[in-house]
Amino acid sequence: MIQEQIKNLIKESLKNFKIEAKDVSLEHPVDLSMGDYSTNIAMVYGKELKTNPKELAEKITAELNKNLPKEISKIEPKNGFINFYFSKEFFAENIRGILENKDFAKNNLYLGKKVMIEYTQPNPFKPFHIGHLMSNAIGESLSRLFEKSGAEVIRANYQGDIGLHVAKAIYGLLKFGMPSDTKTIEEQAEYIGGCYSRGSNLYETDHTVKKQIDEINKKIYDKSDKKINEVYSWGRGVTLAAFEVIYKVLGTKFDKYFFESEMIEIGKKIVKQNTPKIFEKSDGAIVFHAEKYDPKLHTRVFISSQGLPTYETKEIGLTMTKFKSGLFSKKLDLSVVTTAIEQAEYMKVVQKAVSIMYPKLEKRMKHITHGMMRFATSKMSSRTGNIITGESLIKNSKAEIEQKITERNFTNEEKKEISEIVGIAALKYSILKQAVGGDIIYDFEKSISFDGDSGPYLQYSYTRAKSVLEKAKNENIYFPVLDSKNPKKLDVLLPANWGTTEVEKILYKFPEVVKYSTERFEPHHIANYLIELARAFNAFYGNTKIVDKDDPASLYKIALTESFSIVMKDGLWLLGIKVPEKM
RNA sequence: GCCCUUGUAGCUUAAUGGAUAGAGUACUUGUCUUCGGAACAAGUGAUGGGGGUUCGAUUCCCUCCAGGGGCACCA
Repeated sequence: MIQEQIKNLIKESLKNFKIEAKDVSLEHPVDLSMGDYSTNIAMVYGKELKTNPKELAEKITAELNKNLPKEISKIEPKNGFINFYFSKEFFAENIRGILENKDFAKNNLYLGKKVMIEYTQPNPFKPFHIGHLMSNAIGESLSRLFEKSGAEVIRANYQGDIGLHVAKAIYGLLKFGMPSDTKTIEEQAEYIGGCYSRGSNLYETDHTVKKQIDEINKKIYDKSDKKINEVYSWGRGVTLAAFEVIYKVLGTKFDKYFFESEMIEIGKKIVKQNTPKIFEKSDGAIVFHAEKYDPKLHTRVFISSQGLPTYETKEIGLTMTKFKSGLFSKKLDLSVVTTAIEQAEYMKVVQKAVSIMYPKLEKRMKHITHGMMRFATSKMSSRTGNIITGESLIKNSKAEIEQKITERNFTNEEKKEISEIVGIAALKYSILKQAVGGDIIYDFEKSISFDGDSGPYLQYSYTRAKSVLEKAKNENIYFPVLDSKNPKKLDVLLPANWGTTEVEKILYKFPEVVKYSTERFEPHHIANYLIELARAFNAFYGNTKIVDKDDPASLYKIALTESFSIVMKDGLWLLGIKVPEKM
């Protein structure tokens, strides 16, 4: 890699000043005019050498200049920094690399590792809301980042098919009646969600109802009531089927589904085996005093005084199932779980318990929390029915796009496809462009954006590039590397007086950004990168004519355009966003 | 009360301890005989308050203020 090469150069030159640097910092200046890489080495060692950093920077630069590799055209000291400028040949070489190896962003960060990403996690009998959309967008993007880094990825989904929420929904169904079977799966699921929130309200306000629901809850666990069993399996089936419809639209396909109901026995077994060594009896319940191991944690109940396992116990069951059950031929190297922020503290306690029982697993569990979707004025809660369902948001987003392309000359089939691809892009991008963890304020008007910093903007840039390439092909000046029969070396084509564009300066960074994003579990760096890239391309597009038979530089510009389209498509893929060929 | 977490332009937000804090939106003003205006170019505007560490702090530490989450049988 070129970074290592530059770092070594710097280390070598430092030896002239009797400095043995273990590691030197090398970063991209924010402003492209300050070079492609810069180092702060003069400021770091200025004090040690009792020299003014600016003077030292000049001296080091003089040393470096004695032996300049061909990739670097210029080295310049400025404000104590030393800036490195790549030569246009370096960029041309990079463009060729992209065209020849379309998967040039892949890395081997997790080569040969087995990684499970658990995400989305909606609960049967409850609506699929925007929070699940968030989790899905983040989890899918992480899955793809890990795939890009050589991991074998297992997409998993843990769904709560048992517990009080189910009892509330079933109470509602029994009380208010079953939906007509002439309705679609989605409509039936929506109805069930409504029953849940009505049942939930009554649970809070009506003592008699509360008793009835608690009774139903017990019967769900012990499967003693035939009618309830029927409603249960029907409702579970309907809501799960409705979720599948959404997953398909979102472009997610899970490899493994886990259900809470399956985690009860194994969880209980493990908790009991470790009582009283780790878990302790207290007021009839079995609890874990996490604060004994870490003062920042707190006590949580794992098995209630009624003998019922809580969510904590089921989570232990799930973790053990993942790591120890022999479910997979190769053991899991890493388990990533995404949930909303509310689960952060409780998950720390569960992971602490697991780490004590199985110390080796401690570093193999990673919990990522996303913020909550909230309204500007109040909290979103499926308990009160105060939510936006994922489905309605998708529908609205698609409808907006359809409106927008209504005058275009597309067939109905094309319109449908484009509005889906672009609508989903708008949603996913608005989630993924910001750092994972923060809340998202839901504003109906602004939640989906089509211009500026948006998914459709990226897609639009891509289709523009494709359209240019189409034209180049029609005019028979298509870039020869793409005709595999006659691959010419690109540096031959580099125009004599070529002024390097921003597009080139951004393109070569893509693999670094992908790696960085993966290391930190943060897809938003990809989103930011793509916006920067698209902006540079659109500016380039705006002030130069790319396809021009009379311009000797045209071939190189076309190559540049093709590279852009490859990287944009690949980057959007990492975000879980498809590209339309036209829009 | 204790623990965790977050405060950046009017709004939504970015910034591996680095250079003039970067975008979008909104507002103001420009660009089209060129390959697709969901575009391009320019302008106005921000680090909650106060200390500290550092050559250098949005970033690390302390404190205050303001949100959010969690703290025993919900998930």
